[in-house]
Amino acid sequence: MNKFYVTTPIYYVNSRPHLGHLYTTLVADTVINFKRQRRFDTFFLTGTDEHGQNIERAAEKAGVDVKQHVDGIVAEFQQIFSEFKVGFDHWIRTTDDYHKRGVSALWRRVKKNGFIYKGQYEGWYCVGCNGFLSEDETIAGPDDIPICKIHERPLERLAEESYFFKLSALQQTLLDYYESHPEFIRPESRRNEVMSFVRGGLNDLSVSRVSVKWGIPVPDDPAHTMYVWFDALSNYITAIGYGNEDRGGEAQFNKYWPADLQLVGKDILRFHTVYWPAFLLAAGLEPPKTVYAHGMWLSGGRKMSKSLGNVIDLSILRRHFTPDAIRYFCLREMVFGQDGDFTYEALLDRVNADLAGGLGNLSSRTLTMIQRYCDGRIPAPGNAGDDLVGQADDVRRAVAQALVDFDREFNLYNFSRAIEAVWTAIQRVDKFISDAKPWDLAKKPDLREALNLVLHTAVQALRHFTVILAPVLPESTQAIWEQMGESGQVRELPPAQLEWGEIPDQSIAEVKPIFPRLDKAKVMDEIKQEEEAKTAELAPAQPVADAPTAELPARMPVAMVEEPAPGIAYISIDDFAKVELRVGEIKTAERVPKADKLLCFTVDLGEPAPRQILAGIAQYYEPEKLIGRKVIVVANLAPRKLRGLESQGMILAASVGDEGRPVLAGFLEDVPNGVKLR
RNA sequence: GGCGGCGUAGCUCAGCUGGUUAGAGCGAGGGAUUCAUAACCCCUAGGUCCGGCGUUCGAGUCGCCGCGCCGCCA
Repeated sequence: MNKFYVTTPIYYVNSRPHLGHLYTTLVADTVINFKRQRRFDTFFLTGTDEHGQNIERAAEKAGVDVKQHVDGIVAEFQQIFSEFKVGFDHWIRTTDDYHKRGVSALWRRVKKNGFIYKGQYEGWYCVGCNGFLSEDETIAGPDDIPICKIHERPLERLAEESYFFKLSALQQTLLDYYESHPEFIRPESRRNEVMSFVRGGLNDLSVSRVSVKWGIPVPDDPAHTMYVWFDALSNYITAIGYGNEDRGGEAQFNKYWPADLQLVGKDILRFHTVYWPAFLLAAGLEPPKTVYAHGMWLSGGRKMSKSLGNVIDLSILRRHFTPDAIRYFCLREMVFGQDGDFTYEALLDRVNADLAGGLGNLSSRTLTMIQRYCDGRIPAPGNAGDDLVGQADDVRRAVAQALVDFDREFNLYNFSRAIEAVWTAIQRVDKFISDAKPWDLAKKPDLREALNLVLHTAVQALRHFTVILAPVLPESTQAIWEQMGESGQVRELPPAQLEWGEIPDQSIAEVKPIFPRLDKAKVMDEIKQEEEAKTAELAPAQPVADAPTAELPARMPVAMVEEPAPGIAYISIDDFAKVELRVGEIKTAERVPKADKLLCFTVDLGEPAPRQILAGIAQYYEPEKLIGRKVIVVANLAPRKLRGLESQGMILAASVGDEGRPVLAGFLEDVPNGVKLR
């Protein structure tokens, strides 16, 4: 029996589940449905990556035990995925004991093979973080000394003892592997990128830290903790028994490895196509067959970011759309491998045009006619005239073609094309029905045979579509299946076993719309309101949080949607000139009742009357100590009501760390009130 | 700065190794119909195929240059 092993990245528990996580997981689940339906022995792995300094710190901040902290987030992920009917076979956590044993075994083997050695790691060290920082955790500072994004202080050049992985020795091995395995990295464009990266030369990789504690200790040298990627990537083999018996041991491992498909976001492609195969080859193991880098969902053509307010909210999504609709959209709208645009409008259009108007309507009209003209019993094909028989044959061929095309494209992971192929056939059936006009045939008893042929053909086609689409629309195809009077699970019926022969003389069940048409304007209105309500909740933090928040980049960015990376979106000097910044002096300051973050100030901007300005800094500043302080105010910001109080400007503050701790901006010299900044 | 990709109808995109009047879906407009979820079916896009030069009997389709966008790397 053929096997198929698919993995998603394990999700880093430093963020709540979002669309990106959901997307990858839905794709994996759909692929697994497809393979399972075709009788592959499947295994679907997903899970969470729970080690690293970020996690340790977040737990500390929350004042809870680290394991307890991550347990909460893991539960949230599992909850979301279960709402979307994701049927993974195993959920791995890097904190699981068997995983630790497996990773240790892998480490030992790599070391035994001579690919790990001890050396000195030299890097930029942040005292505040108590650790070395990678380049994306720093910003450029004066004299080429980088600055920690979190603590905003210059880093120190330090060295510590570290284990190294001999990546440099594997450069040619990797290139040869890419060359001889064109399917290893997909899509093609990513393969080229990786190859050119590797051709550029590889350095040995530091794979342990003495400064990090929350992780897996290095075998025989517990002062060291394994590099997070060594730990995390190994999950794909420990979960199926590598180096441990809990997960089935060697037998299970030999059965499923190498993985057939490892889905990753393009942001973590290099880890999966350079480091990962290198670790495996060093251990004498085979790399996965395919690592597929998918794109990111944009929103309105731009990256989703909290500061742009264009993040697709999973709770809003769930409230208005079924899991099937969302899954369908994810696979149909995005060309797999490219970025896609996720908007509520587009989703509504897809639901209405494709699902309601296409598959749903076909099902509805076909079954209703059988109900009405045939007493609810599916008719055997009648002996009709040549012309009609010819057309019915055309339909049969179109449906057969759809199945062939769907399978071919799906096997290439061209999900949108695969789905399109089915809709081409759906249109063909719709046209067949419209041309044959069964409602006219039903009026003439002598055309009974023709009527039967038309309805039989239509329902045959519908039956095929239902089976073909079962992986993509698991719940709704089952509903159609049952309306057709079928029993059992449609997702378990291999399409190859479908025969266009006679359908057993069976009665259909009650006909109900499968995909109710959505009122676009109404739903959009509701969504807008919900989004506004959501932003209002966050409003108290707005006055200080509007400055571009440098979201703490995950040390292990196993995340699919790009978080609000600051990016460089240049503005012109004219754009800047629109912002009127002035020096102000805080005259009064008090807490706002019932708002634990908000302070209400009156600020003298050198104007006839002081302004009332609110800022969400109450958790970090004592109001009375701020009186008399000079601050920088955005003077021409549109007034805005917060907790019933009008804020006539915004006080600038730095937003530090991932919790956005505000630090007021000010001057070292004395400056008169009202002076403009430029 | 280096390497790679892209720029085709209002929108999203097909157009393989160059060859008849450049295509699809969505949206919009018109028509037909009533089995169906105002659904379905039919008709309608006169688009400098980013611009320029070139190769060729013939170029979205190849080459060079320019402009614009994007990705990877530095």
